[in-house]
Amino acid sequence: MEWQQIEYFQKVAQLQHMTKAAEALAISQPALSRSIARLEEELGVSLFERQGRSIILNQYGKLFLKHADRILKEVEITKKEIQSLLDPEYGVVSLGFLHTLGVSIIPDILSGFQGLHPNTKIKLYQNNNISLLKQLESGEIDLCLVHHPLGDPHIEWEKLWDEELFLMVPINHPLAAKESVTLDEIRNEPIISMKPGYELRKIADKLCRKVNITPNITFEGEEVTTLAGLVASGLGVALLPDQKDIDEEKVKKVHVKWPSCKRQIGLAWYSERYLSPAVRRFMKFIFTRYRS
DNA sequence: AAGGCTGCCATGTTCTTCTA
DNA sequence: TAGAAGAACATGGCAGCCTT
Repeated sequence: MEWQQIEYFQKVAQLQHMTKAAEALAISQPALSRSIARLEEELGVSLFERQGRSIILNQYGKLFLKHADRILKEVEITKKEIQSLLDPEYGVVSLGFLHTLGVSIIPDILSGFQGLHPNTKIKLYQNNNISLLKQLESGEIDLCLVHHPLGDPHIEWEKLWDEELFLMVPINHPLAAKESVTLDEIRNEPIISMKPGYELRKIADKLCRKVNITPNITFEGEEVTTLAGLVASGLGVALLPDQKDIDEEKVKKVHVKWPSCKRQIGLAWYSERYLSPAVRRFMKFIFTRYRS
């Protein structure tokens, strides 16, 4: 069954006149007659009652018309939806970002972009680095703000800014009185860290190796907020990015003057996937505004 | 005379086979 | 293996026939 046959049938059914329908469709009457005959042959039933010159829709034709109308309408709606997705002004951007960015940079990005393009819809997905990269690979999200996605040749990544990592200590801890510390000062401290595999854990381990200390990890977690909560309870110290929901009455963030404790945040996208005009415009906005 | 159907033909597309 | 050639099939137009 051809798409065209359904359109032809709909026109004949609407006009119930083969010649007029052929004129409306800009084809010859015999061509239309044959097309309808082929459709009827495929369905195994006549769709029209032929009474002399007149062709009248029968019960099968009425049923088929009901579905044909729906099919054609659905296709029209789909075409419009696709067009709206392709239109940068009305498109959708699915953006993933790390938990730690949720209260800092994301509101700024949203207000900045939506101020310029109010009709572009932005869907937000908050997750950890590994999960975000999986979502990017599956096509669930178009872009994500993450650390460097090491090892995946299909993922493009461009650095935007450095995010400082602070030594988070309980408010009554001796180091809390200091404005800055060196990392080797936590040599004998119980350390609260992300679970192995997380990017923050890899960075923390690397920094510890750099200052020749073996971290005494007492607790492991998956969320920065959770780790900060454990610090607040006096269970240890942690190397974490700043986050607005950290309780400053119980946790003091201390600048690490040596070694430089930073992690790189960048924009990632899947290189082999089609990026809609709205997504490309969002990328341009991000790079223009946030690339350091 | 008007309108639908059928035979024949032209054209375009797809699939298969052959050849370099 | 890629490109060319031919076969098969689908579609649509013209002319003519049949029915009303």
